[in-house]
Amino acid sequence: MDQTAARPGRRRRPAAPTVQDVAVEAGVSPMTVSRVLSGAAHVRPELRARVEAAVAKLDYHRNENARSLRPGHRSGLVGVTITNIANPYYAELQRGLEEVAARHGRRILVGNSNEDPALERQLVADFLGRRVEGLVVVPSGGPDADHLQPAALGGVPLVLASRAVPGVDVDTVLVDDVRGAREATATLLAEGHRRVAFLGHRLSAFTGQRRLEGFRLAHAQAGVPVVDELVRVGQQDAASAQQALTALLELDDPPTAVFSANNRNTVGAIRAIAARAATGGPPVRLFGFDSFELADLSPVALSVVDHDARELGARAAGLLFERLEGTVPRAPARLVELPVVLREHLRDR
Amino acid sequence: MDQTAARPGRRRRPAAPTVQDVAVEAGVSPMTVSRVLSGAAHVRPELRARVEAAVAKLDYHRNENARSLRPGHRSGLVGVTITNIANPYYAELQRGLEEVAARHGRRILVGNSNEDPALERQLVADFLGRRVEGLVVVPSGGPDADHLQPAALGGVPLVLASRAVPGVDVDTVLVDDVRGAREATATLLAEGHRRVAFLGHRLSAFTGQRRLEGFRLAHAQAGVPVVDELVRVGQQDAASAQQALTALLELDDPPTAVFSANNRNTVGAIRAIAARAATGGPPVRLFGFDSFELADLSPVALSVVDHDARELGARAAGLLFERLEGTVPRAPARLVELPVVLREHLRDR
DNA sequence: CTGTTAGCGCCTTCAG
DNA sequence: CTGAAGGCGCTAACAG
Repeated sequence: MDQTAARPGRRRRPAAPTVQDVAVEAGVSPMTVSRVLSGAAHVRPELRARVEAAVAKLDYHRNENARSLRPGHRSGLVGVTITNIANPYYAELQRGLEEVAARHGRRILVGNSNEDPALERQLVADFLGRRVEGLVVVPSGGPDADHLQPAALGGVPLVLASRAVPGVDVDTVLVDDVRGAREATATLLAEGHRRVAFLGHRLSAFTGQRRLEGFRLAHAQAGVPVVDELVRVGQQDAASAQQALTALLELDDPPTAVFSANNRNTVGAIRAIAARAATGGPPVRLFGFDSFELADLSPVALSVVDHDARELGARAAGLLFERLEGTVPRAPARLVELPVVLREHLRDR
Repeated sequence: MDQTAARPGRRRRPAAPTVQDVAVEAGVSPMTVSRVLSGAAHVRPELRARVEAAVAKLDYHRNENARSLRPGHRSGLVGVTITNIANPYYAELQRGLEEVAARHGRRILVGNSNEDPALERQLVADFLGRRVEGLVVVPSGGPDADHLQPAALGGVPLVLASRAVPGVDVDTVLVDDVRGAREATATLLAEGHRRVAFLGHRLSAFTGQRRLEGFRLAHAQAGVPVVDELVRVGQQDAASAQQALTALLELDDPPTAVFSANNRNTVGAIRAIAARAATGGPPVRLFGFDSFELADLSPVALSVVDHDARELGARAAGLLFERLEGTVPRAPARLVELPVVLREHLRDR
């Protein structure tokens, strides 16, 4: 009915109502309000109704920050740092994470580390300041990782997702990179290819190393030597990958097949191969790690090592909540490696 | 050096250190600690050093929740609800938003509304409880939107992103849907097409309506009647879009061109057209709203109405911070419509 | 330059 | 069944 009842002490923003305000409005004590809000037992129905009416009228929302101050209370927050949310892969990961967190009644605080360890450190510090109950980090992989050490986290559990960090002994969820790369490469070798190129991102990236390892392993097991001049790492985006492969295809003795270690490199490879095919070059066989939408419509024959980013996020959250809910009190750090699936997109044109 | 100095009252988690703890460790009063932490002026260098050492030793992090309790202080949080973060479009949007928020020293709390108005309402309520300073919402578009009304938000500014909500008069950032759809359709009509199909999502989606409006407008301006039997709405995913277009292409008098109103429908359309082409059908011209990676490698000739999701997120955040920082104190609600770019991927095969 | 007091919003503990 | 007191961690305002 009435307009703004001028509460003293307000500046610009009307200042959110407090239990006090609700109590006055309902003509009860703050405690009664609190009890009603906590789904209280033992409150006279009439009072309860009055309180609920007051809450609705004032658009009251319990101050969670104040609440989390009380001993024993939790913030309901999980801190998440991602290296680049614009990468659809990590977007899926976040979704898996958020879903599980929501199911456990938690909210996620998200920050982009942008592959920058300093930023990551800052994000983690900020999250700790906000008293997150746990952390999920896609590590940016700098050399200096003491901000991820359990000691620095004051007992707040951490789960690493997608990449491990050497020397940081915490729960970690990975894709089975080595196996995926090995099987993909083995497939190419079994098809008879003897000059197989490798396209990957910089080796400081954990997954880059593991996938190259799988590549080498497959060669060793097949008794085929790795052609070192065909191994190109350091392409962080599709454009440089395209450039790198284009150069390789112009060699006197070019590769007949390519294993690309990630999404970005696969996209660049497709472009390079499509361009080469347009000029009448011989076909080049491509096998890429990571899938992507429309992979099945690729203009060049393609197989992929597919895996489920959403599942990865969900599992990371799962490990975290096992810690938080005491299901796994102080078990040693666990390592989960998610399976991969080899998929063909050969287009029988 | 020493192990855990057993502080009384701890349960399981060691309980994060407080200013008190730091003060004791440094042999000063809590106030001095507080001053040092606030980049204090007027603290004797020696004390400052002692405090800093204690902070490092204890891995102390200021409790932001307690801090935000003090009058005048802000939470440093912005609440964000997105309808589906796994959609790369919204992932980009989040990135733009997060970037700008970080630049303003704010963190984002992200929730997935999953296109569910009830979930959205719950998220907003939770965010308000955490005393976010502002909200950015990609509205899920249910009928009942009073939880987005300024009155319900208690003065917390809200910016709508990507979609508007009828009756909710707040800052809004949109893509120029009508113009994009109109120009795309006009292009098709100018090329001589007279039977142009429309594929879109359900019309309760705000953008769906606007894009259909543009489609109709172009027809009206060209003096070409819309062929109602070729207008198909309600496809929420690529599979149903493919199915819908396949059916249209089997008509006695099939469309010669298709305008698809979004990403998902375009992907489905590509599949349907590619399949049709494989059976020797006549070529079908395709124009889609939204771009996507590898659009240029589409196996069927394609043009797209491109626009920048990241920019959209950044602009939404920009509007929000203008409110928060008082640059635009209480200006009336503003509407920003971001431009689109028409792009051809015709592949001169 | 440093310390003491008090209170932000909430809820556990204890009285009534 | 309801209310009063006290304290969670922090920092303005006011001594000293």
